[in-house]
Amino acid sequence: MPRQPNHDRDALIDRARDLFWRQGWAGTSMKDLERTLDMRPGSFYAAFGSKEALYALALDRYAEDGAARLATLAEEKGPFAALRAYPALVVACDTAPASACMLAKTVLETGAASHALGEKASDYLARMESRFRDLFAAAQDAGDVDPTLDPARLARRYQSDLLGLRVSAERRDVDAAALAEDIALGLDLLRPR
Amino acid sequence: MPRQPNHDRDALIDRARDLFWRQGWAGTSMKDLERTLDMRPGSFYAAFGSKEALYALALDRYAEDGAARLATLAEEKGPFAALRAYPALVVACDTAPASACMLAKTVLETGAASHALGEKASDYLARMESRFRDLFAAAQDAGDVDPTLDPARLARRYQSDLLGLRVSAERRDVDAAALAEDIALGLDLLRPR
DNA sequence: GGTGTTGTTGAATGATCGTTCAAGATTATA
DNA sequence: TATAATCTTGAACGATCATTCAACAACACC
Repeated sequence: MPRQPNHDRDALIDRARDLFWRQGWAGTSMKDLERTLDMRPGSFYAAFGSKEALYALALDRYAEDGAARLATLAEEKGPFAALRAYPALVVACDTAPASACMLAKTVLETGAASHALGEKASDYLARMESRFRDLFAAAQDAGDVDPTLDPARLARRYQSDLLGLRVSAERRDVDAAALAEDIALGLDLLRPR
Repeated sequence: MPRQPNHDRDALIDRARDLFWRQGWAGTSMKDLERTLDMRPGSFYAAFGSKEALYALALDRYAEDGAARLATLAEEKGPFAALRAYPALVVACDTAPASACMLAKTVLETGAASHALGEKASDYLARMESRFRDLFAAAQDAGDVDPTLDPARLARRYQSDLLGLRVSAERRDVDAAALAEDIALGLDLLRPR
């Protein structure tokens, strides 16, 4: 008997993710959200509960998409080639709201320990790192990476390199594509001898 | 004939830098500043003009200190050893307001192109990178780094690695010291063969 | 000790913050 | 077509935002 919502919840979360990704947590006001989502306060709070709850949904969406993109890449090219291609892929997309990782931006802005959103983002970063670890282990099994190296350690370094790349890409006067290539070239040094 | 201020301007800027560094631009309110600096609005605006002007001063202070620390390290240990020691040094200081670089946090929060503070921070990052380039060049002259490599390219990668390290250090469950060591070990691969 | 200059105070400004809620609009079922 | 359930609207809330300013306090010089 009810009236049905005249908006697509999935599309709204996508748009909110892009807005939060670009402007950050404190930098995004309810006015901004109302304009971007074309929603009035009442509908917004009925649909999402609060600004923070929607940010949490946006983080979920962001992390899901990132994990899916990595998984697809690994399926298409195999573990080592995926790790090698991922940095360039992440930086190449110029339609993205920002070059920097939304998880990293969230951790930096809210703090990984003090704020619930920061904790969530930090957890997602850890989850991504363990995906990288799995890929490095698989690359070792495939004979593409020196089997004496520690996959967890490689993943930690790789994750850090990616975060640095994506911060650098936000700067002016930095050739992010060249930097991504340098990171990929660094991976070749891990090949068994 | 005038009355003299009852505060130490240098100390105030230091405290403001620490507060902004920890809480960011939008995350720091005038109430926060009044409490931390023990100043009432009138004194604050007479002394600094605006919140943004003080943030700019804090950025200057932060960049000066960073450059001075690097210069001291280079003087004490020589260029290559300084580059090798710097990552661990940056992460080791647990009295700092945050592990992440204040310049990077500013760029991520305000945008390197859209906001005056972001532009300033981006410029300071570029200036640090050119210091790194000079150190790599000096390390080549000293025979510590393969002379066929491009110092600017090495500096770009090194700067990115540092930014990644310092973002990672903000996360929970990341051994920043071990990561810093891995970065230092990576520099050894640049030695001439 | 008065005078002039500057620093400090704290209330007040208008704007914007995130959020609430009563009233009206819409639609599937009875 | 009446009813019930849900969604949407938009005004209003108290809190906080960065900033201003008139009144007061303090100190160097005549």
